[in-house]
Amino acid sequence: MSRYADVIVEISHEKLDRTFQYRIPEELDAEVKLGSRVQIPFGKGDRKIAGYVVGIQDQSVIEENRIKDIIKVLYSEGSDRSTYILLQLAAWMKERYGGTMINALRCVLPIKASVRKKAAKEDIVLERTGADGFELSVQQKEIINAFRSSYESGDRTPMLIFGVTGSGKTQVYIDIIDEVVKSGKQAIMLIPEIALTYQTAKRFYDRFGDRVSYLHSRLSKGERYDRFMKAKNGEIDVMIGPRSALFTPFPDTGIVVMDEEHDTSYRSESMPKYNTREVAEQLCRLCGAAFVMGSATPSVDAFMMAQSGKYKLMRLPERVSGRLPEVRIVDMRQELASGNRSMFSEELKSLIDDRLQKKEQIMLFLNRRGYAGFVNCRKCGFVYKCPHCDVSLIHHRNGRLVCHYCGYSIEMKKTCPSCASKYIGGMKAGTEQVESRLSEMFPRVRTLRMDMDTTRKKGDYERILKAFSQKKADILIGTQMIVKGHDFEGVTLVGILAADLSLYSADFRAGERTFELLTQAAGRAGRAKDTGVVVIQTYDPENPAVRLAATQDYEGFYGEEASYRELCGYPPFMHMMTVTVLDEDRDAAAEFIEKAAGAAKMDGTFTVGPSDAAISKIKDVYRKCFFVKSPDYDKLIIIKDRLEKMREEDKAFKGRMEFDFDH
DNA sequence: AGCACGCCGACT
DNA sequence: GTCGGCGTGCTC
Repeated sequence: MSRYADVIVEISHEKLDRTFQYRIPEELDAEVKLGSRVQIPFGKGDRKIAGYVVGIQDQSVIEENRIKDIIKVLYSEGSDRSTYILLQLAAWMKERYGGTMINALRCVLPIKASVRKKAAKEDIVLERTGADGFELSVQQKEIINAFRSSYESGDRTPMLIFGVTGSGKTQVYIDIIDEVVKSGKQAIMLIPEIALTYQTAKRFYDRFGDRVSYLHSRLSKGERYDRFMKAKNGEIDVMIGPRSALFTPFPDTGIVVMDEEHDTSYRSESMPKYNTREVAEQLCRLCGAAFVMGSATPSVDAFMMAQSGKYKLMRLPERVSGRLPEVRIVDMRQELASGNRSMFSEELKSLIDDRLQKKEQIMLFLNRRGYAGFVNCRKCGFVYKCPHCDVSLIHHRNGRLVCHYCGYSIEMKKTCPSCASKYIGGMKAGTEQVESRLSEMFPRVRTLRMDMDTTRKKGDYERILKAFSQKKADILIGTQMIVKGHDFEGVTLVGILAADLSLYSADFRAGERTFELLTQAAGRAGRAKDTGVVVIQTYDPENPAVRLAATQDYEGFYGEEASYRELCGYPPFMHMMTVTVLDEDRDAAAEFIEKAAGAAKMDGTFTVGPSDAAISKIKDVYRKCFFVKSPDYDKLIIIKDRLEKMREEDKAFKGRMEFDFDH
């Protein structure tokens, strides 16, 4: 008597987002398991496609003669606890973030690469250094003890460690994980996407030796899969990596630690658009594992959980080195009024000069997202924009203006296309321009630049940081990627060139992002014994995100931000669904979004919009959106279903509709 | 998504 | 007469 498999087919479409039942041939019975990837005939032409087995039944639910046989097993890692938990996690993610089950499964289950290479050798050279023995602070010990006693008592309330930069969180993580590993379970250590895996991994290697493995974005699929299988086979105890490391198929995950909890790389940008903190919490619930987060600037969402008692808040208030940097705010409007038109304020210039003379190191930080390199006319305000995508064109070295979305490029003219004035030029605010201005001002300065352009190749990132820590340069110039948790003892000056750029994005988290960025950047100064100085250049010194970052007052900022979110009905006070309509025909998009927004109205929900999306056109496809907010998530789902039905029935509408959730 | 079935226009 | 348009409907 053969058995039947419930299969999710490898086609991402709402209409096919359910299980199909297939017969398991006798000869495959031992091989087909929960989570197995199988090949099946599908549709009229019996075309061969892949699918995942998400259930196994003894009886069929439809007539025998309609059921086809599984062709073969593509791969099967064995039905075990980890597969079972990951399948449940996928179902939960589909429910919470929308999208299809197959997308959730692809995200969660290990993907076997088609080409099998020889096992990758670990690229961290293991040196047992034995340099493990520095004394823990009283606060560090308190947290470790608090964790131990709650862990042993079975208390699984998530713990948020609120600790300033440099307060020794990594050491706490290592000791906490050690506790869990000693109890025979495994640990997942999450770190932000572009954080230096090397530094973290190195410290874990010192404690756990070859029982540690790690993931990063440059690993091939084969290498990634091999490391997951090592975890599954019990060859390692600790997996370190970015958000995808959360899906490590350990036999018995005992703890998930999430460093820099606030980091935006923990939000997935593609389907399913999940929030790693929430998924980690759910995974821990399913595994009975402990969940520990840490940040110097927790997300408003996480800190609110702590305030309401859903998370246990632990403070790590002291810097190991004991001192906080001195922060000075410079109003760039006044600089301009007094005749300084350069990107460096007089104060920053003289501090750079001073540090160069003292042979101390400097970090200059420029948040260039959506800003640097755009070209405008200082006379009429004309801005070069991409004719296909609604974004500014970016000025490149070769003199061309390039669209960073679609690659469209044109020659830059000497005069303004709109008013013919010659006052047209780049904003000179890219890292490259910072570098060239510095060498004009200080001809003998040695600089290093770190941004998307200089970190293209494997190892670039590590090489630049290593060179800087070996004092091969005086100044490190970089984008957001330099602010994330790198310790440079020689740095005594941090300059933030344009603090408020990130405030201008059309996103309710813009303030939170700016505060984080500024606080983290400021935290780079004075890690050594010397007192560091941080200069924040801004056009908006009164903005709470800027003002409170300068005094490193997280809780002050949290208070302001939380009341703003509550007042405006944003997450975490309400669930929010963003509905985006995409169409090549602008009028059709406008017409449909109006209709959709009208149909989305419901008691107990609020709609905002419709309006143009933050980027109103990409590759000639117009994007319009509106928001639906509600304290009741189920209502958003009802609206989503209603809108999907509406789109199906509207034969005139040829575009697409997308749904995003924020909780 | 993809593939087949199906019922109306201009072609060897 | 038939080749082919893409509307509609189904997939274990």
